Amino acid sequence: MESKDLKQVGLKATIPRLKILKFLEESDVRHMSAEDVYKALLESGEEVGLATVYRVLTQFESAGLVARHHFEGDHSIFELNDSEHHDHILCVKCGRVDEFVDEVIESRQAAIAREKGYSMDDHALYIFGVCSDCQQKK
Amino acid sequence: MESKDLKQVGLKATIPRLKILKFLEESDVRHMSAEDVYKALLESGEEVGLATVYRVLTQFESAGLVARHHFEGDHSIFELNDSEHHDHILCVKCGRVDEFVDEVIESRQAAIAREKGYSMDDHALYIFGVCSDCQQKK
DNA sequence: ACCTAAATGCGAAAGATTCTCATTTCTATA
DNA sequence: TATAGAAATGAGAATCTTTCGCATTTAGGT
Ligand SMILES: [Mn+2]
Ligand SMILES: [Mn+2]
Ligand SMILES: [Zn+2]
Ligand SMILES: [Zn+2]
Repeated sequence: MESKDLKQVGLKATIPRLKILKFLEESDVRHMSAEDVYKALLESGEEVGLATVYRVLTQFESAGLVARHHFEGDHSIFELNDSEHHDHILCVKCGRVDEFVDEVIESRQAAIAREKGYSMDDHALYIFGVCSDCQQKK
Repeated sequence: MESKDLKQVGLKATIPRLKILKFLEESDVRHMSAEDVYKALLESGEEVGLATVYRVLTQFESAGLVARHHFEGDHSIFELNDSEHHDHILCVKCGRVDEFVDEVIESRQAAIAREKGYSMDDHALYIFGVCSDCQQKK
């Protein structure tokens, strides 16, 4: 909810960065590819180079402003880091994405890392299925 | 452990397919990219086109002979489907991969899908961390 | 206002995967 | 066992996403 300032995270407040951040904050779609961001900006008349979109999103990720996901394996999906950590459940028919947090899973993951002798950095959990809407349509 | 026959899964028993399957069965490395498989076959004197490796691995996946993973987001990793379902914990330093099964997590995932109104097809869970070996080295 | 490092935009390049299509190989059937 | 036809292969072109190189522009401290 609290929009962090670019300078706070050590990034110069350039026009492209401000446009991209503003777009992420105001978009009602939470999960977007770099291409999605690029096209959306173009359509709203904001000109930002595609390479810059990629660069800036990566910088935002490093700065903790956005999270990167690999929902399908091919391209990266970004989302503004404005809420708690959460995992995702995705509809394989329509692409819908829902978010969830499960403390049981979180703690089991930590336990597994411990059991295996790993220090845990991060994790990715994706559940794939068919959402209720798509189940009815078929 | 039981090596299924190609014809059993509806695939013609061609030389390239037999070579790839045999390689997967005999390799001591369990998780490999298409490129890995291609190069390993080349080195052992078996000539199989790269495009064929990609095609065959995808066919094997459809047939249930192999599983495909997206460990890092970019390229696909394949493994022979000879054991129970399991998830993975990966070392971000050395690339080591360990496998685990956790019934608690499995059932929580099913519960979450139910709660969200999804019919669950599949899931992917990757834990990233630093393995015990790499922790000591640093 | 000026200077310099940092950032941008463009197109080229990269890496992974798929596609095209001429040629080869299975396999069912005669 | 010979043969026809469908299916599969191999080689390279094409595609897709992402990164790179570099000339030009910009932010921000002096
Ligand atoms: Mn999310
Ligand atoms: Mn495995
Ligand atoms: Zn759906
Ligand atoms: Zn390690």
